Amino acid sequence: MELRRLRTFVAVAELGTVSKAALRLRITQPALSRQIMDLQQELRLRLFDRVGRRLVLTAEGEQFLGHCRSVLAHVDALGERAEVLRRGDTGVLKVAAPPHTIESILSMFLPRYAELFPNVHVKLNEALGREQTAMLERGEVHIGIRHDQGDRRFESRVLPPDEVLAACAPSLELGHSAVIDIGRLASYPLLLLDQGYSIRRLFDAACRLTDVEPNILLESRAPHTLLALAEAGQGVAIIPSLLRTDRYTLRIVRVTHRRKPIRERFAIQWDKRRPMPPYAESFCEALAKYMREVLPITHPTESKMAAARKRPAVRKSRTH
Amino acid sequence: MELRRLRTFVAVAELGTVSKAALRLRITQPALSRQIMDLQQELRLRLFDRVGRRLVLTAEGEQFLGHCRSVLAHVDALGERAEVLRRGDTGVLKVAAPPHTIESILSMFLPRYAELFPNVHVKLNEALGREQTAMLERGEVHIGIRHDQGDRRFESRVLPPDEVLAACAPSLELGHSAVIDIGRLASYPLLLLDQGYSIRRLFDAACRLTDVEPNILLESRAPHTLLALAEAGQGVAIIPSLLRTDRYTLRIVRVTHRRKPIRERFAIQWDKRRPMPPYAESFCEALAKYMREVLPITHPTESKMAAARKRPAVRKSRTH
DNA sequence: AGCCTCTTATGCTCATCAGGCATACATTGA
DNA sequence: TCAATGTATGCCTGATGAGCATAAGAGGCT
Repeated sequence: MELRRLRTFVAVAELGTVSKAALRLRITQPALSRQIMDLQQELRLRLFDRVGRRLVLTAEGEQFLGHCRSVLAHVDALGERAEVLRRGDTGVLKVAAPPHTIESILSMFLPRYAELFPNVHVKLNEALGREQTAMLERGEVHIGIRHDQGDRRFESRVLPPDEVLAACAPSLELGHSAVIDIGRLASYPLLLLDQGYSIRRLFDAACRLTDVEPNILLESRAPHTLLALAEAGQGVAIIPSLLRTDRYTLRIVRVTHRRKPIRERFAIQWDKRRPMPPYAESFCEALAKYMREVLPITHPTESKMAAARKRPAVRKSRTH
Repeated sequence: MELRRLRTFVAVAELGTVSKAALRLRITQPALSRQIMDLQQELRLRLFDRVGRRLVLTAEGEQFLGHCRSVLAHVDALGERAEVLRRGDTGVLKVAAPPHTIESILSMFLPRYAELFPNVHVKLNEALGREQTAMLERGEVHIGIRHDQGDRRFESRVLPPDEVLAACAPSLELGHSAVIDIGRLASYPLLLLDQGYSIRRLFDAACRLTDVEPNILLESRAPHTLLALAEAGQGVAIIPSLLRTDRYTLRIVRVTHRRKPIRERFAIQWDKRRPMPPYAESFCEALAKYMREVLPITHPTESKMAAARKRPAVRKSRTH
């Protein structure tokens, strides 16, 4: 079933004679005659009756003409689709991100982005660490929002860094400073995220460096479990600053190692071998801008009120 | 935009490598490689990224894949359509018929036919005489229901004959027989159909043969006008026996010439040069059968009651 | 009827192009 | 580093489709 033949058929049916169709299609009449014959043979269906010196459609031909027109319209539309895809402002963008990032950042960011780029359809995948790496490598997602661990397989776009915070009930005695050194945490029962979270691995690494043996009360995949327990005074939750804590009443302190905050680079990454779709560029741009505006989501408590005055919408909103 | 390329693209996208697609499509890998390259060049769009030894779809490629699948499905459906058309029990049948035939015959026949052949879609065209001939020749209709005038351009399928009747108010003095000779009609004011109706031309011819000069009160295209006037006692309507008169109170007599009814062959005709679609055969068959059952629609009055007892459904129905 | 015009059908030739083959090149895993 | 797997490319060939020339069919006009 060749499109050329179908187009020829349509032209002949419309113009009533092979000769006129030949003029329109800019090829010779014998070529067209043969195409029509071939098509009829292929379909095993008479499409035309010879009436005097004209060809008129048989009943079947008339039906078939309709179908042909529709198919050709679809094919032509294909060209236009390619045109649209080439422009690069339309498409599906598959994004992998850790659950808490989706909650704290993307839930607010996506509606804003959708307004700017209504033709980009973002598809989210919850994925962390190695699992996310695998998805990027298998090509299941276009970009991943993740801690940048210097993996050479990935191209990066830097985002504002994440850092390690400790959260506990206000009643808990944890010193009065906005910071706590990692060594001093050893004495508290700790509420940790599981090893899938790179903030956890970062914390573990810092513990090893300081030669601290942490007292682990709970290891969980669910950050909210930690927050709820911490609020209930059950221990100190070690969390990333990207986690939203505004629904809980907690005292937040920055965890330091040798007086410096424990930070990790945060980035959008993608497989080096797979260039991002063009519209992904705008996504990166917009997300970086947004994060610079709103980060850190969670501040050490002392600066909390000041920050709240600056960014009330993000800190107090309960709409998402 | 060649279908072969699209199919190749879909196969490669599905199987992940050109080599596997080559196995499935039974052509060599270099040929496929080239097809993919050509397609990308034609669309000016990267469809795949090389990732190690595999090809993975770009975001655009993924979008395009969806469109391709849909187009190919449509194309394949085209083959199935041809298959259905080849079977010959499905299609559109365009029929031309005189208005009164549509009213008296087809209005009852079509629902019945539609039950037998639900996949044949009948399209009616009201057309008479020369106009109908022109439609048949131009190929605008497949078959015409008409008086058979021996035209060599048409193939015929004979239907029960039509005949000339006279209709008048029961009060009018028109003799007591079920027949009236054409000569005796000259003295009455006549209500005639116009020259477009072949029954009118038949009547005129009979008049000339008998050397009768008819007294024409009205010449109309609308049979019902004649019937209404006749019922009101304004004259004698000359009508074909195919006309329904059951909504009027009329005395009906057969018009004769030399004691013989004035009849005309009635037939389904079609352009010799255009073979009928296969399903038209069944239409002819069914229509002929139906007409043998119900004709004549209008009988001379004397036999009316007897006939009514035989075919009450057709004669008394007012549902159409 | 005969001629002219318009149109389609067919035989032949030629050019184009797609596919096959051989092979180079790239990636991956042992 | 080698074997295995896969892709790209150069070259060749054969199938196919288009053009040309022409025959043949149909309609219209004188």
